[in-house]
Amino acid sequence: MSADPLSEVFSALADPTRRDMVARLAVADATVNELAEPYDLTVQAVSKHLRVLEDAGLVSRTRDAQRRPAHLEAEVFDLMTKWIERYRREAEERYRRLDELLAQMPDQPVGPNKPENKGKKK
Amino acid sequence: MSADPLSEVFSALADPTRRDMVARLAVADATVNELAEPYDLTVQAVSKHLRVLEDAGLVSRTRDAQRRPAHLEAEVFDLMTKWIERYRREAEERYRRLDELLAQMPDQPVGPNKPENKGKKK
DNA sequence: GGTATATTCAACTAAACGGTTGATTACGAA
DNA sequence: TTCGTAATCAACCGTTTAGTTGAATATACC
Repeated sequence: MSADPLSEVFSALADPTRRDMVARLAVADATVNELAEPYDLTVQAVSKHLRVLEDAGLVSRTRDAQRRPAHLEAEVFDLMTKWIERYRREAEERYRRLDELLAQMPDQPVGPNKPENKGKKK
Repeated sequence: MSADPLSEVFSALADPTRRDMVARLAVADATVNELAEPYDLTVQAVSKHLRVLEDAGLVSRTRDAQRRPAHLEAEVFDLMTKWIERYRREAEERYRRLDELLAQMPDQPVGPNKPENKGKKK
């Protein structure tokens, strides 16, 4: 329990059922029973899934009599987006620079692989 | 094995070591041994991690003699970003609409919780 | 050929995960 | 107070996962 926030969010969303629950909560708040209805799962299982989403900060719960409606929290998504975008950008940056570099040396044979056969071997 | 693409990417990034590897690969391609160096892990373990990233489509491998340098693939990140942004936007949309709704009815007591004590209880 | 290096494969283990069933708690209504 | 409903807790189970060690494969160098 209690891993770093990013790990928790990513692994919470690694499960397709939980992603579906998030998708549905994006439309409207829902109780455990409501959430469980479409799945071939016990409410206990869904309750557990909800707990995982809650621990990851993706969902908050309120109380309405016996019911404990779940509500999607949008803020946590930013954590992920920031992380993802950062490294995606860096990787693309690097790719772009490589492209430029290759454009600057148009004589080098860039063919399939290992174009330099400086003697030896076979 | 072979879960849906989104699950694979999310669960690949749910591990802090793997996220760190991605972060480093965003800077420069690296071999298994290079990647393993800073961690308190065997190369075999790192090789496995790399395999997970590769299966998720986050990393591609080339060959350079005995070495098999890993290269970060930026495209797959978009899958995640799209998914995340979609539901984040919906959730925020909904939040905004709720705000507007509350603004339209300024007489309702919105206090802490359950402000309506219509008789009974206690 | 033989040796060194880089990587992977195979088998194993401990812990975490996703699910179950059964009991328990919390609350509202009669 | 008793009953019904919503949700959680607790114990258990099979599978996956992250790690290990040890053997195997691939490639370059001499």
